[in-house]
Amino acid sequence: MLDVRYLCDNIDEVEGILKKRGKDFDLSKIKELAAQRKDLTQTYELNQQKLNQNKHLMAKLDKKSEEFIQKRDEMKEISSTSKEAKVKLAEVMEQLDELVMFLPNLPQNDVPLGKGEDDNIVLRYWGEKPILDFEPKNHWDLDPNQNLMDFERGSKITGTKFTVMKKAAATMERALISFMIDNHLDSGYDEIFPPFVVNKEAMTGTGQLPKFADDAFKIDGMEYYLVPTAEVPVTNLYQNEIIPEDKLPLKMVAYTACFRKEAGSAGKDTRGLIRQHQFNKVELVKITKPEDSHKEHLALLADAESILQKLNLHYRVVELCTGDLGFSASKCYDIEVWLPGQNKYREISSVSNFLDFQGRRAKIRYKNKETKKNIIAHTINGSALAVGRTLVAIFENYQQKDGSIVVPEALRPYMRGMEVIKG
RNA sequence: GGAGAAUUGGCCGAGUGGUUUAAGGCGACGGUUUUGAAAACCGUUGAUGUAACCGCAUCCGGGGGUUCGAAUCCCUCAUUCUCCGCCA
Repeated sequence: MLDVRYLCDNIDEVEGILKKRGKDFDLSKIKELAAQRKDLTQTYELNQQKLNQNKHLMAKLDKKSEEFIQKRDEMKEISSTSKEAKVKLAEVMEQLDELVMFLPNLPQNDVPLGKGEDDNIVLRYWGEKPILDFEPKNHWDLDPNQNLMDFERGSKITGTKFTVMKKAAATMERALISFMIDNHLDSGYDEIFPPFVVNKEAMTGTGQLPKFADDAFKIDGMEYYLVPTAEVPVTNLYQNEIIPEDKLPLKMVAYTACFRKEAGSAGKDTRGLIRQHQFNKVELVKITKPEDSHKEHLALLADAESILQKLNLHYRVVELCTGDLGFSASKCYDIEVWLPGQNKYREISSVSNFLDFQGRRAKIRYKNKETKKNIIAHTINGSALAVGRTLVAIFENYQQKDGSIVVPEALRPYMRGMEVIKG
């Protein structure tokens, strides 16, 4: 969330920056509530001070004395004034929180202005499109009998957009997870295997709640949610903690299945593996000092790219414009892999710097060694990579004329030496 | 799932309604001493908010209540441990 004090002191500036996201935000109510908060806090604290002072006086008095009884009646009144202020203050804070919680992060200054996807900027390309001397197929057409990706049986046992992976595809899904994690361990990340179910506080800490409740699978009758990304459990490991400065940056890699309702994307990508309610993802998360977050953001992007490079898959890096930026992000790069079967680039990773937006929500801080002050840490994360989409990319890029699929060399040790997949 | 016990600052730990406005210890940091180190001695050492500063307020697992006053009494939830049951 945004810093309420900064917001109130710079209300016009903040309003202007938020406008870049393509929507208008009215902050006047927030300003009003913040003023009320200040008044009520003052009333409350002044009365508490009186109570505290008299508490010690009263302790020494004879409990039956006239003076004591008089003092007690006096204190009764002050106490009730104080309590009243406390109750009102809690109400104001709740309203204020609710409003601020729904405000997205401020885009960084150098994020390109734009309304949506079409205004994103392509920064660079890596590799080249594969040369195929035949008409490339979509990944689902490479497996017409659903021997590898069984969409129909997935629907039968669960529902639409749940898929059963079989045989070499199941092996590849598992191989990719290990391959990715191993590579990131070599780059100095610590491996985490978190729960796939998280509570409301964790979901709020990283920004999925309260605004995006409709996108999450909630467990019936409990305040528990299926993780939409490993970002949620992993970032929130340090929720409400003060991390010693010399432990930063924290670099973590985690695999989880990810569960998303995909509300609002009905009708998009109705075929194939691109958009599922459950998918696998290897996620990188960093917790850094503010002065390091930009550098670490770029390094994380490079770590994500390295996986595609090792698999020799052609991709491009795109910087998201202000209108396409996610709710919690201040700056974001997408990696888009080339899919010959669909003849387009598709997002396979999203690498964001949140600055202190999640850190403030989740109360992730570190102690500055010199000043001894607690400072809100910056958080960064990115997919490295979305596993299902990587499999799709391999299928479509490594397909042969006869419909078989060559296993990328780097992946073979993880697939018991398998070189070719035949559907 | 059942029964019992516990939760206090970085760690250990005292504290059963008002000099606790959280003792004491360990650790850490600074100083004295020393050729250097250790030891000893002295001092400092949690968080949040607010304020230019002195300070003030809040925090004893979370939330709520009783009271003029709560770490302390009551309710509730969470977590941990022990025993029983069930189970991969």
